[in-house]
Amino acid sequence: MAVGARAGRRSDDAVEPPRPTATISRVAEAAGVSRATVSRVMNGRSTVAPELAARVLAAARALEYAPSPVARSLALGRTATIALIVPDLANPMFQDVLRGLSLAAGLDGHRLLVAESNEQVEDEEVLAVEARRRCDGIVLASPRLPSDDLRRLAPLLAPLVLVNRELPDTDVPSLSVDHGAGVRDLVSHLLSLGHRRIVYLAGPPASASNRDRLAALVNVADQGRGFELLQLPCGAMFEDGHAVAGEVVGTGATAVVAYNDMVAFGALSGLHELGVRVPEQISITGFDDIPFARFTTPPLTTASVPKNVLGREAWGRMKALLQGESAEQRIHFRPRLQVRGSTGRADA
Amino acid sequence: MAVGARAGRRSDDAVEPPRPTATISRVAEAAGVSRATVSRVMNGRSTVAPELAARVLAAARALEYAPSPVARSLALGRTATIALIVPDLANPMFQDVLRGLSLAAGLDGHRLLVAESNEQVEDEEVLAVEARRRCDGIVLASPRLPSDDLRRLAPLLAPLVLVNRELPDTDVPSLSVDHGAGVRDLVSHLLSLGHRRIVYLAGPPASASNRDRLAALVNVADQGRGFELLQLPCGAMFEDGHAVAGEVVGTGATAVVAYNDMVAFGALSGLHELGVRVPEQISITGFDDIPFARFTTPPLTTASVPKNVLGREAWGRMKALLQGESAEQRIHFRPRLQVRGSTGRADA
DNA sequence: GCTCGCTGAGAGACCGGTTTCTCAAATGAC
DNA sequence: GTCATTTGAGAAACCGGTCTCTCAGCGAGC
Repeated sequence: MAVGARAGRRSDDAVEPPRPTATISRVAEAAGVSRATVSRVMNGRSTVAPELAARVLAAARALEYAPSPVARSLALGRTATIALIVPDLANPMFQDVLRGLSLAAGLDGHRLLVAESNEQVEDEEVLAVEARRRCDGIVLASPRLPSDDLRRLAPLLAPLVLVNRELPDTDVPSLSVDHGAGVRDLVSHLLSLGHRRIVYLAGPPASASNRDRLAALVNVADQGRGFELLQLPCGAMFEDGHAVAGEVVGTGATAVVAYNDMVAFGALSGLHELGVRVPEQISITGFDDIPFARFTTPPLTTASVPKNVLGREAWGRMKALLQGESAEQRIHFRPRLQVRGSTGRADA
Repeated sequence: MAVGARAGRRSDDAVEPPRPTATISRVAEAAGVSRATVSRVMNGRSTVAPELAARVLAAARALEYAPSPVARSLALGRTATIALIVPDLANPMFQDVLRGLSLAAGLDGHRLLVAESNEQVEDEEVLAVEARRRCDGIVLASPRLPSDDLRRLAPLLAPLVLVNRELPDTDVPSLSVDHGAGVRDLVSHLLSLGHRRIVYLAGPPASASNRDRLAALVNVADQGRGFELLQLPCGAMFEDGHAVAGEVVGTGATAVVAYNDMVAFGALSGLHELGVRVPEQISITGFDDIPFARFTTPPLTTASVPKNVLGREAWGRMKALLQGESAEQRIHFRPRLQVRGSTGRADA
């Protein structure tokens, strides 16, 4: 009679032994050695007489023994797990970071715990602290927490790695994107196509990346490279870009630099509905290079942010920290200019 | 002088005590009670004299004590964590399942471990078994493992919940999509618009969902509802749909039922390049309703699969299993017909 | 006033590993 | 052949909790 919840086939010869998951004690007993010896054999620690080792391994195999990760975690003080906290799992940006991190950590035998803060600042802190206790380290992607809170939390969360956010005056490694360089590349591209009147569709005012991009734009414009920079308040979503299409036409600009790809998509769609042809009448650029940027009509010229590299490199830093090394701080990744069909000559 | 790796400000008054993370023993000592009592107070178990409880809580607060999740996991035999194994984190389908699951499990105080098998069948088994040992249960999304292997593994992985995959003759709960119903809705919609010549862009032959969709199509066609069903081998990616656009035009069909949204996007793009107008000349439908389906030009009519509901309900089943209850098996979710701009009257 | 029963809290076993400490046996040196 | 040194393996402490068992102390009942 099976003891477990689920009975197998109802035949008497197949009485599955309850098999209460093999423990190191059972293996030790079966092999006639001490638990310490089993542990040594399983971990290849110290030396064990070949004959004994063979007996232990045979017993382990027979009992289908595998050491309990939980017990090891407690004894060793490490879980071989790290946590990733993201504000919004639906954001393609974070999805790619998640992928890169998961892949890289997995190759080094580490598991990944994910938690979503749903853009709730207060949840972020609780989640991170809670997660840290069951993991060896924390990766915070675009944390919304104020810097002061983050600075206060940093020692508690260490080893800590930041993605898409910096924390000056600390030794917390951060991986972020050089928005300024990306914007400069986009503008240079547009200038080389002959555009002289460019409108920026601004992101959320509170967004640090929006400030970075705008500052870079203003900076380039001030360098006297002979073009006029306009600005329209917009947002971060498709709908924002869509809504502002009419105004874009009104500005008489020949090129649009959108805050991000989503806004660019919205603008593209809005302009299409207004009968404005892209790129013949107006050129459009995005930022991020989310997967779908390749698939719009026309495909989107954008600054390609190496998001999976961000995730991968975040693991690199984390790994260093876990090994007690210090990790380089403040790495910036320069986006790659990805020219596609949404930009063309100003005089086309 | 600070003992930890990172020294704080270099001032003598701020000698942070090493603070070796408070344990239950320290709290017990500080409060002058036994460890058992601290445990009772922290968990609200049994009754403790109010005066003692207050003393314990004060000591806990003073020491910033929080019980170690790892130690609790070992003692209690549960981790309050479940694992999600997906073949491909980049697939929007799995992203939404991840979100739904993460959110629902989080609300019940459970954490989520994610692992990606990268479509490698052999990795899938190893990952799942390994993950199961550090978690209380496993959710497998679209597992690629053959049913026999899955059946063999099921007792090992239990509690186990399947998403987008069924396992007949077992008591493993599964959440899946009623592809047939979705296809029937799409066809009914197209028929009501007057289409009488419909071409199906087939997915990968090995895909079970492709077989389901095709079978439903053939079934509807055989019911004599007065339309002609054509078929083109295609694939699952944007490029597949894009490549087949010319052939679509060649068939003379007035409507396209694509295997999924990605293929529909590809076809949309290909037809656009050929100067064929959608929906005026040809109507197109997708399947899945991935986030970007709303944002194409024109927006895509599709069968909206409630992917986050899949994730949410997967947690529902898992929760039941964790509580020792039995969970309903084989739940099917009927996609919702989402009519957008990519379909129109046949005679337009 | 004494016993019975209940309540509250401590002692200690346990979860399943790792690791230090200890000691017996084997090896090597002289 | 004897003693010092190395090697191999067991005993036991430990990681940080939970929980059963036990018992002291108290109020109720006769």
